[in-house]
Amino acid sequence: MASTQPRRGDTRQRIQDVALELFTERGYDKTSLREIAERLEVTKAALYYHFKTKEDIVLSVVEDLGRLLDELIEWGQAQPHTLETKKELLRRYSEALADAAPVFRFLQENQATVRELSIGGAFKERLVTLSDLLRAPDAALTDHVRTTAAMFTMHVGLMALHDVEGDPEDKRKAVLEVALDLLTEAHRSR
Amino acid sequence: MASTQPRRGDTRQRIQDVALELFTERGYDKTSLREIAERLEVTKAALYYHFKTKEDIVLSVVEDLGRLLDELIEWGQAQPHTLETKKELLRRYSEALADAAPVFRFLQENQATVRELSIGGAFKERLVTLSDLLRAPDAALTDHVRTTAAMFTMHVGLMALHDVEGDPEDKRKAVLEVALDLLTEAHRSR
Amino acid sequence: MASTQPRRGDTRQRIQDVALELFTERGYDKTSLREIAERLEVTKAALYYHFKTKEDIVLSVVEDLGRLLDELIEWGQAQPHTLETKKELLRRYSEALADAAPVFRFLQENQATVRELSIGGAFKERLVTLSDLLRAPDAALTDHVRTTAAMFTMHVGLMALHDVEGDPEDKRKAVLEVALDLLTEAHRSR
Amino acid sequence: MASTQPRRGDTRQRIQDVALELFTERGYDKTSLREIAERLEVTKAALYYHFKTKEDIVLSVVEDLGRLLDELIEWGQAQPHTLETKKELLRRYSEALADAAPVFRFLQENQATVRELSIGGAFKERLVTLSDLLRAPDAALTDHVRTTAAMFTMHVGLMALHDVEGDPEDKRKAVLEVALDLLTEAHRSR
DNA sequence: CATGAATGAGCTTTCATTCAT
DNA sequence: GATGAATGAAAGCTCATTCAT
Repeated sequence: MASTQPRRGDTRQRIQDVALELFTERGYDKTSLREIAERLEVTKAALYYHFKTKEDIVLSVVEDLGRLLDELIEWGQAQPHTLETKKELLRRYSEALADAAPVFRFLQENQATVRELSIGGAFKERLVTLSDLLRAPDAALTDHVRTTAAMFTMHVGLMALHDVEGDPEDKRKAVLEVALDLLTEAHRSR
Repeated sequence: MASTQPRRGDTRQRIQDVALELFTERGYDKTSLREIAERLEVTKAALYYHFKTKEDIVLSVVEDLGRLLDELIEWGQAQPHTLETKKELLRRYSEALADAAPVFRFLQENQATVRELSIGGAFKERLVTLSDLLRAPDAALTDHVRTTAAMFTMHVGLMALHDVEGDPEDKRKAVLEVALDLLTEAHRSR
Repeated sequence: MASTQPRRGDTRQRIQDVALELFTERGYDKTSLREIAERLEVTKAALYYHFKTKEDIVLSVVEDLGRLLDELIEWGQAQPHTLETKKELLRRYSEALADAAPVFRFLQENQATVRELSIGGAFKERLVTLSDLLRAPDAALTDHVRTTAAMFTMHVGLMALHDVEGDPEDKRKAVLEVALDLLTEAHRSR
Repeated sequence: MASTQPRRGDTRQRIQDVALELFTERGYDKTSLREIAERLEVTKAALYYHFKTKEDIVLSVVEDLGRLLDELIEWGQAQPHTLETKKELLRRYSEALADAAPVFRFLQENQATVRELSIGGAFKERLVTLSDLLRAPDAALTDHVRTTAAMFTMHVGLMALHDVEGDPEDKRKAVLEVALDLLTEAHRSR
């Protein structure tokens, strides 16, 4: 149980953790497998025992967030398209983001790169679908902006407010409140 | 004067244009100087005649937007900190973004990479400064979020609404309207 | 075990050998890693598996001679500063040079380059220290020249007499004799 | 006559001076024409107005010393092969070296490189010829070493004693004295 | 007497990947 | 569950050189 001993069994997980950290910090392309291996004190070849390619590492890391979003979309589509549903969607999205914050940051900061990967469009599409669920199909352009802003405000909460002082949970709630306001406002003008 | 003839005198400009396009599309790191050179039908060495390094190309491309933001900040700081000033700040920011849209997209999509470059903090700092100008120093957390959202909504307008149908200028105005609403709302609760 | 089979385990050594040979023959700067790799029938990347940089190769090659000289200096400093000690110093230096002749030739013929490398001063300094050990601190200028000449005559023996006919060991002894004469002469006038 | 004005007419000479300085200091290969041009505040293309190639610059710089040596050899061959002639040869050689010291240093420190250039063997040959003139054809090996050492001691004077304190002219004379001693000694055992 | 613009060849270095052990 | 040794491809960059102006 000594933490200085070579852990065993968890190497796969440790690779994912270190990779995500480095990919976010220094960029996916700028991060070489050599760096990841060195930081873990294993050889590059060891990485290849656990993952088929570099891209595979990133896929595995991003997979959970993908599933989360899919579930959210599925849920949203199954509900009646009321304001209350939409509010609940935002609430759930907020929680999902909070949970998967590091992965989300990575995606945000490596958009150009990620687009070329096979995950590619997948995430963008999901965000569009999600955003569509918040909006009436016949919404005016301004309201379109409002619902979109509602969603993206939450990303901003993750990024721009990251180095603002204050309890993360407080910040999350403040962000959610503003997002809900935007959503409500978009609905009022119906 | 035929456009298929080797243009002269404009090579530097053409490098910047093609580079920005490729950097945005495929990512800064994934875009090699070979690709840029090939697309311009010159040799790599020609790029190095006009720019000292790859990073230099990106710096030169991003420079104008930097100046624009600095001017905006300077202006904002010279004005009385009234609601009207802040609204005008948003209006001007909106126009600046519209003008420099391609550069801005590049920065947005290559954040991780850009952070490592020497432009690095420069842009983030400017956005923070700008955002500070929109906010009362004693603003509640929710209002902090609102002013921040006001600014970032405009980025979203650039990105997420890019492939929504409609006249760009209409979209810009709709986005600006929502941003102004957020700003006003943040002020009401003073 | 056939010598035309790809040897294994000795690649590092083979790189050093070929590198030293080419560096001496055609100059460090003029010798590209491609040439070294080709002559070894491996890829350039293989060189980088064994050495971190081109400079590293040269450092590793030169290291042994450095140690030899350090030991010699240490020994010299531990002895009484008598004529006999100095003579023995020359004798030992002569042997060291004979052993490390190829490395020494390389250093001699690439002085300007080596100076810029990180070995830089190291060797020059050692020769100066060694030369100081041969000399009385209050020696007249002429005697200063004589002891210096004693040392450098040995280098000449290595270089200028290289293509003079005769048994190498005979030549070494003749050179040593002249050097010892110079040393003795320098002492007489004390 | 103001020294800050762009001198004219002497550009060729200035190129040679700067080139020799840089070639000696940082090595011929490591010194690029760009560096030379920059230091002279002209363009690379300007160098090509004055010299056909990089090698040409070095040839032009080294030419004078070559002629000097040729004259010395010619003179030596025309004299009777007496000890006095040989002594005078050394004296004249000493002066030639003192005059052409910078060029000589360059050759000394860039041997490997120079060998590949078209000057190549020329200088080595001349030194061998010169050295032969100092020696009786039937000299014993030890005396062969002594005459060779006599010559090379003078190079050492240029190099190793360069950063020893003292008047250069005094040093030159001390070196010459030792060299003459070596020569005389070589003759005595005839 | 010189420059501005460009090229072709080559350099050192790094990377993702492979595979026998 | 991993390593040691290597590869093929490509990257960013520099250099000597050319030539129209």
